[in-house]
Amino acid sequence: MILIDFNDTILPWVGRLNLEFTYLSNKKFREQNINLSKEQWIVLKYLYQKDGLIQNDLAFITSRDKTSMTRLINNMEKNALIRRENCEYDRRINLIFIEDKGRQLFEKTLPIMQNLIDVLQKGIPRKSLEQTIETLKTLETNLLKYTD
Amino acid sequence: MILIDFNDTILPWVGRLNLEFTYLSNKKFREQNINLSKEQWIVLKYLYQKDGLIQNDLAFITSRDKTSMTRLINNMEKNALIRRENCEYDRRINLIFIEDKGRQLFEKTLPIMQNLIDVLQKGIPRKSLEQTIETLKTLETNLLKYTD
DNA sequence: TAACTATGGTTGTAGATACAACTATTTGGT
DNA sequence: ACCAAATAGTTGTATCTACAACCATAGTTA
Repeated sequence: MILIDFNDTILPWVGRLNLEFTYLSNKKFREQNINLSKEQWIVLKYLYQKDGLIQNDLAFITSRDKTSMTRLINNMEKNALIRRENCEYDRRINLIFIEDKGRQLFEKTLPIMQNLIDVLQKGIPRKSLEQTIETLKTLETNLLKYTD
Repeated sequence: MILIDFNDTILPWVGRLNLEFTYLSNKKFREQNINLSKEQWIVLKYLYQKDGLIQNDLAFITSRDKTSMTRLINNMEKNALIRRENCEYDRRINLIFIEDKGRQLFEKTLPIMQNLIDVLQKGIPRKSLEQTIETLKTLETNLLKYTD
């Protein structure tokens, strides 16, 4: 049985890089006694930019299952970073709002994340970054097209 | 507070792509009544290429915590895909061997994974793929250097 | 209007991940 | 030879993820 070398494909790099970055960001937060996961940070980022998002939309834009988002939001609500609010015109919908504590935490953690990204992308020419992002976009498009 | 556009960095793409690919590969397996996760498949791949790896080395080469590998191997052993074996010359060590069932399952799933990767990388020039992998390698090097 | 369908969300269950704390074994230094 | 440090692995606990099944509400169609 002939094996292709998976290290010549993009897949394993994406998987490992994701694990390693999750690990590192959680560690950086912990070192400053910040109780926040990378995933929670992403939710804060979206809400900080646009408050009152629909729970399901949050799941969609972060490529998560709605049940994952339910649990993620449970944990964040338990920690008073955000709150659920019933939508008036459609009672099925939860609108998600960022709380002061969440806003402050995001402002505190944003520089940490930016620094992490700077460190990560250090020494990589802007041109290479742009090309890489373009390739990743294409990969995602291919993938989503095939998922249907 | 000024927000950099994180979509201009590589991070969010890696995170989403990882989620989406995990989702897709698990789905493809399930559609063929194959009870195997993407993560278990990776372990099978390594053992298929080189049997009898040390458990801790498996954790390292897959960028996982050793406790994660303990649980991953528990699940795979429960399903008779692999087995633990005590090392003779160092009784702390577990050697991990692939079982016939695991070998057969890997041979059955390899074409599925190869096809998935082909579909994913479709339309992307070889040159772009190579450049992207180079960039991802650099990212990982930067990250691991910073993690210490 | 009634029945069917689609949508938003939760719960049960289970795998994956990892930190903290622990046991067992080996290695190394005195 | 002994004791401290390093190494391999497990367990308790917690978060993240998602499928299956479900409830409630809204939209659509007969």
